[in-house]
Amino acid sequence: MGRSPCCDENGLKKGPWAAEEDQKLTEYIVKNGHGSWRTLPKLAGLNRCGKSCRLRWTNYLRSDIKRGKFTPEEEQTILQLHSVLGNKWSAIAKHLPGRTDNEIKNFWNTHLKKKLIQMGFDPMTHRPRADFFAALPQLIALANLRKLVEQRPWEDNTSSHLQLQADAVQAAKLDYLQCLLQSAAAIVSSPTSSSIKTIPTDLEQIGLLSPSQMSSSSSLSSPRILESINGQDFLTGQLPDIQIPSSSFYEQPIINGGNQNSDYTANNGAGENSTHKPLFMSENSLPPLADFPICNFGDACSTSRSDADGHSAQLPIWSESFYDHFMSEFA
DNA sequence: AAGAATCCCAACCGCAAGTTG
DNA sequence: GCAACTTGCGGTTGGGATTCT
Repeated sequence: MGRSPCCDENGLKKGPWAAEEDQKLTEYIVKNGHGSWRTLPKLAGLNRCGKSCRLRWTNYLRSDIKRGKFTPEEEQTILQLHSVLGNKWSAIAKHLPGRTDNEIKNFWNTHLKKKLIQMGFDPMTHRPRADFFAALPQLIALANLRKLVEQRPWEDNTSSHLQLQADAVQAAKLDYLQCLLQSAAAIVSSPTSSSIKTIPTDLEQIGLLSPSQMSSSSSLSSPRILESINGQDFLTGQLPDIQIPSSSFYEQPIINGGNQNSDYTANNGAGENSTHKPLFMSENSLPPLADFPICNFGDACSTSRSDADGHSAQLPIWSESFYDHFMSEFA
């Protein structure tokens, strides 16, 4: 199977397409279809190689191409499919009508990949990166230090220093807890993995859970842990609804992203806004996810979508504001 | 205002699978 | 079965646009 000689021929134009070339190509294909790409340029009167024509047509000129920013729904679909398919851009593109594989690939490389990395997830495996957690004590210390510096403690009295310091530590802990919640999501499909076992230990280490609380099992009852993370109105000493690693993990309530601009209202049990969004798609509502991805961040609100088989799935969300908060705290 | 840095994406490159004679 | 050719795909890059200093 030899390689295509393609654009090596002398005299063929390369680089950006002129409007006139676009017009020629479009007119020809609309009239005749593309037929053989190799012969098309001559027939269409273009001084380009067939490959270049094909790319121009499939990635830009086709009438069914949807341009503009990716919607939150599309973003979620890409994340979810990427966790299953990897860098199979053309396969992913088939699930996003009007989007080309090239466009999706670019979007992944310029946006989604970076987001995952910044959040401490491996963009290829969609799992938490070990180095992120290893660095956690330092990150907490940094967050703490930053708050202290901002408050210029040397001009303040001692008791408020201590209060600020405690607040800063608590804020960092809660950020970390958020991260752990997401981590739990990422590893749910392998509940026996070592990483899931580390979560209680981690919580314990940062003092969010006492050993006795941890030992009270997989059900960490708590009404309002993450209420209003952005503001300072979070409760201390209360715990989120985490039930790990139970078999019902697929249907856990988690941060309610129903209000795009809202604070991070965790499931509060009796609260009036305590809509329980499934943390994960039900087991049979998904394309065959081999490994559950981190597929929810960005400025989306909670949405339903249908997968390729028409199954509807509720997707959990991280709001943009949560993401910003998370990152700024650990920056 | 200007230069530097960064972002973004259209287009190219080259490999490999599929097709044809 | 084999070689030549075609097409599809994923990785990479160049340079214009935008943001930062």
